[in-house]
Order: sequence, then C-alpha cells, then structure tokens
Amino acid sequence: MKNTETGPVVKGSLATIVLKLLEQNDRMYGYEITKVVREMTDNKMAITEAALYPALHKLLEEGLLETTTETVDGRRRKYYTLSKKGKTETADRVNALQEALISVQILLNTKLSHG
Amino acid sequence: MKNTETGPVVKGSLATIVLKLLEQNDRMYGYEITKVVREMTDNKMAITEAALYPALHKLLEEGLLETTTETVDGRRRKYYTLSKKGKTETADRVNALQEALISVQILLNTKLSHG
DNA sequence: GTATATACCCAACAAATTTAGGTATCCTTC
DNA sequence: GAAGGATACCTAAATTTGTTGGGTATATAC
Repeated sequence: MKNTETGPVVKGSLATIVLKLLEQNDRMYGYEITKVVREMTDNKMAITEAALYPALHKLLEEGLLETTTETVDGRRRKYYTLSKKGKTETADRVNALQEALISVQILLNTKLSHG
Repeated sequence: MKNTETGPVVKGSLATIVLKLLEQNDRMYGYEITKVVREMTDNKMAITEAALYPALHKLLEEGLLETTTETVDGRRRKYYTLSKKGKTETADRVNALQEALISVQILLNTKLSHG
C-alpha cells in the first residue's frame, strides 16, 4: 500500500485488503484490484502491481485463493476467488486488522468514523 | 508495531506514533514508551524494544528529536523530546497516517457497486 | 505508428520489524 | 545470598513487505 502523495504508509495490510475485496466481489483479477483500490480511495492509495502480484501468488500458495484463467478481448485475465479456507481466514485477518487500526487510532488520539 | 495476539500488523506507523506520544507528553524515555503503548491499547499492541530503539535513533539522526540523559535510582534513562523541526514533522506525519487509516477503513468497509 | 490502457509478470534493492540475543541495575522473595 | 522479575539501555541477523525499474503482449484511439 502506498499513499500516492506521501509515500509508503500502513504496510502489512495489503493481503488483508485483497482478501476483503474478494470477499465482497467474489471474483476479481489483479489489474482490476489495482483500479478498484484507486477508485475507492479517490486516488489516495494505490496498490502497485509489483506488490500485488507476489501477494496474490503467496495467498494462492497458502491455499486461501483459487484461480481460473480467461481470455477477454484477446487479453488473458487470471481471476481469483476465495477458497473455503480463504473465507474463514479473511474474517480473522479483517478482525485483527480492524482491532489494530483502532489501537493506532487510540494512540493518535483520533476519532475516525466510517460505516 | 505488533498485535500481541495475532502477530504483526499496521507496520510503518511506529515512528509516527512515537512522535505523537512525544508531542503529548513532552518528555519520555524509551522503556516508558513501550509501557505507555501497552497500557493505552489494553495490551493489544506492543512496541518491542528492538523496534523502538533503532526507530528513536533514526528520528534523532533526522533531527526530529533531542535527548538528555539522567540517572534515576541508579539506572540510566535517555529522555527524548521533539525538536522544533520534529514538531512540524509530527503534524505532517500524523495527518498522512490518519488519511491512510481512513483509506484502509474505506477498503475494509465499503461495498462496490457493479457498473 | 505512436501513445495509452489493459493485463500479466520478475529481479534487485531498501525499509521496517521480528527474532534472539547482550549488558547492567534494583527490588523482592526464598 | 541466590534467583527471578522489573527496569533500562542496546545490537545483529534474518525475515517480511514493498518500491524501483524494468519486461512482455494485446487492444484501442488518435
């Protein structure tokens, strides 16, 4: 994860964010993820492809994701979906990250409201 | 930063948190910082000394902190305070981190519309 | 025919943190 | 007075994670 203006911040949350996006969208491919993240955060945050693809491969290796490849408009797309194991892992990791974010907010003496 | 139960999360925020604590407490020493963080987060997050001391030394090198050493009860304490430069930097870094946290929150909470 | 967007990827490097120690003092308990 | 815990500083090696800086290929618009 990279703040497009101020450089790298909040590392270690990329994999969890990817899992969460896949939980909500069921089926996504890498390039799509990078676009969605930029759109959702109003271009404030970006997942670079060089960070994303190795992360996806690692999640695949860990058995949290499954893939199917398709060709659309002559271009190859590798779709990712959550495996059964991936679904439970996602819940755990999202909870852990949210708790961590709350702790950081406490330390910064900040209120952040969303959702 | 380390979540004491679920492992490492939210990396890259340690230095900013230290700066913020020094902004609010004016004068702190390393060991004290590790205790305060555990207390403030109800033992959910911990800054390990092995992460903290190098981080403090780096902030010192960058000119954001100043030190004074004291001996209390026969033990040496190295107190840190924000330099002038450190005060402005703190404001900037805290803002950047808060924006990043908001982005992460959005990514963890928001649902996408299909289009 | 050049630029931009789409779509995948890797290797070399850097940064931040963990793991796993070390040193020393003070205080309490056996 | 030995042992263990808390206080208080620290470092080195390894790992994780992500950046920088590329590469390949197809499609579309100008």
